Amino acid sequence: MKPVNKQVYKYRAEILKALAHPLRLAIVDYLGDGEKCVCDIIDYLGEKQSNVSRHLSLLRQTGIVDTRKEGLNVYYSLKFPCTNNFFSCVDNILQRQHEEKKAVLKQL
Amino acid sequence: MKPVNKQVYKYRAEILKALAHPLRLAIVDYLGDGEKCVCDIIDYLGEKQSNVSRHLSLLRQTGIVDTRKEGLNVYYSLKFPCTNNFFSCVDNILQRQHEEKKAVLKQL
DNA sequence: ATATTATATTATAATTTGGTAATATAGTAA
DNA sequence: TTACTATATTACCAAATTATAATATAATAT
Repeated sequence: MKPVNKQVYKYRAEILKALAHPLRLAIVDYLGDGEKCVCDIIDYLGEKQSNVSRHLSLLRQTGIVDTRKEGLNVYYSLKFPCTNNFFSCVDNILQRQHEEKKAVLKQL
Repeated sequence: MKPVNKQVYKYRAEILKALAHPLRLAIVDYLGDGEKCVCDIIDYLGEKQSNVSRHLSLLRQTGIVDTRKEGLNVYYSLKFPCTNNFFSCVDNILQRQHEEKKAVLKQL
């Protein structure tokens, strides 16, 4: 494997790692609805403020979301361009997983 | 957030976590070329056998790859349906990241 | 100025993940 | 049978990730 490729995989892995957490996926999905302030996101997730804030900052660092400050509030929005395609791909794997499990059970 | 959604995000996160590693991304990319035996993959990656084997088994467990045994060799192949769309989405974010960094530097 | 509110950051402890060496398994060959 | 080869699994330690509590910051209001 070429060193250049190695580097590309490393970069891609960073993006995927940033998405690979239930709360962060929930945030991304929630923001699909449009810009939200942190307080909304905290309410929606029902998680501790510091926890949500840390996940948000990771998403921002990675360039998946954008922020805008207005008074005391900070508004987060998606910069992630292709949520639908992306997740339908993931869900496709999930469906297969499920079908395989069903097939195994059928054999009993 | 509904508990059902929570579960979906957890499942999705598991798939993404399985992909979110440089070596595993390299494997997925390499398999895009067609079925390969473990020995080929080890050579390609230049990593320890046990390490490669562990990454492969994770990919299999998650349903991202499939295996077929032939004599002493085990052949791995992609079950992942939409590599191109998927990664172009990730690369899109990487490009934006890069452009933003460039823009920041320009301001000096 | 002080108080209040929304959000971010830091420190910490628990858990998970990653790499390696050693060992196990399973197929083939002699 | 024994030996050999390809791959998988296990046990171990180091490093990264996570959630929480505590603290800090920054904008507004009094």
